[in-house]
Amino acid sequence: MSGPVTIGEAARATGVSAKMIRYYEETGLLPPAGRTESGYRLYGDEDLHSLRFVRRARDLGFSVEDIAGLLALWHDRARASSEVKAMALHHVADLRRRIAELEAMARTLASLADHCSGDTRPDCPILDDLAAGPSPTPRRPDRRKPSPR
Amino acid sequence: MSGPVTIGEAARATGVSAKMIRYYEETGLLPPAGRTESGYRLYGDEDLHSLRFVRRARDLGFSVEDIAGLLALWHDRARASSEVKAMALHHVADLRRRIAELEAMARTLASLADHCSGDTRPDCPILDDLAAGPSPTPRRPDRRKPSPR
DNA sequence: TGTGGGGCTTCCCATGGTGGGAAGGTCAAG
DNA sequence: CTTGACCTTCCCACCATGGGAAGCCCCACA
Repeated sequence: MSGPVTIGEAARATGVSAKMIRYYEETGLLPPAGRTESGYRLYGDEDLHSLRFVRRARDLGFSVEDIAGLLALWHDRARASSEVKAMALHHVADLRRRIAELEAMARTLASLADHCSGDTRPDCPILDDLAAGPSPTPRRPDRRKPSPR
Repeated sequence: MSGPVTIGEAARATGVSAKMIRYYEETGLLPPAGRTESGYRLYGDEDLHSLRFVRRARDLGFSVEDIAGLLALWHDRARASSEVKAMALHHVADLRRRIAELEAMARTLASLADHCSGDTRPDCPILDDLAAGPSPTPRRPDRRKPSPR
């Protein structure tokens, strides 16, 4: 039951760096912290709670902007859970989309690497593909000949 | 057939924006383009080829820094394909790591949303979790079809 | 030959989160 | 009172990208 703590202790206690705590305050995600007479920021239990909330939401990949919305809902005791659920599901969809993109890259690249001997010879389908463009899609009408210049 | 083209045409032809073409030149990824007497940049076939190479590598998620390495290997006729393959596989590993992170987020969030009624009541396990922090035991939401409930 | 519009140049600014670091004030222990 | 750990603000950097302003340049058309 210690009283309010300084920013460093708040950082240690919540896993949010002091830099980021100030940043969140500056950008309005969190309300301005209280101050000592000499200007030190002070954080009470509720502030620490908020910081942990933000930390957790960041860990789940929410943008700071989205977290502002989540915080508002968190503080609104009359909120409808459907709103929160909608945000969560929207974010899940977003994550899945990004995952699909990365997976497409990884698949393509792994397949290219699979066809690459990986020895001391210079032949390399990976570079060939990079130079020629995507293989699955028929490459664009190449008006030029692969001129040996 | 057609001689060197201006930056706008190069952009259209390669899918790399004029902005980015200048940026790549500025940062040394690509050599300075030729210029007309009045200062316009000019791009020949080989330059366009390089631009497409960069574009393709970006599409596969390589960082600009990595692409510098790939370009160097591309231009080195004596390169060993093992070097290229190593870079590719390293990048694949990186992609897989990021995918795993995003998947963990999506899984957690989807499971939270699954337990949320999503109606007009304010009760919401999603916010509860955000407020309370990660579940103490990293419980594995079963990956199979959720049992009918 | 003049003019209009579109393309080119450079330069600066912003994004999103995060870290680094300098210059200077504050606090507590010795 | 000194020392060292902490705090403050302010500026800079990252990465890759886009926006936009101010000012040339080039071409086609009248």
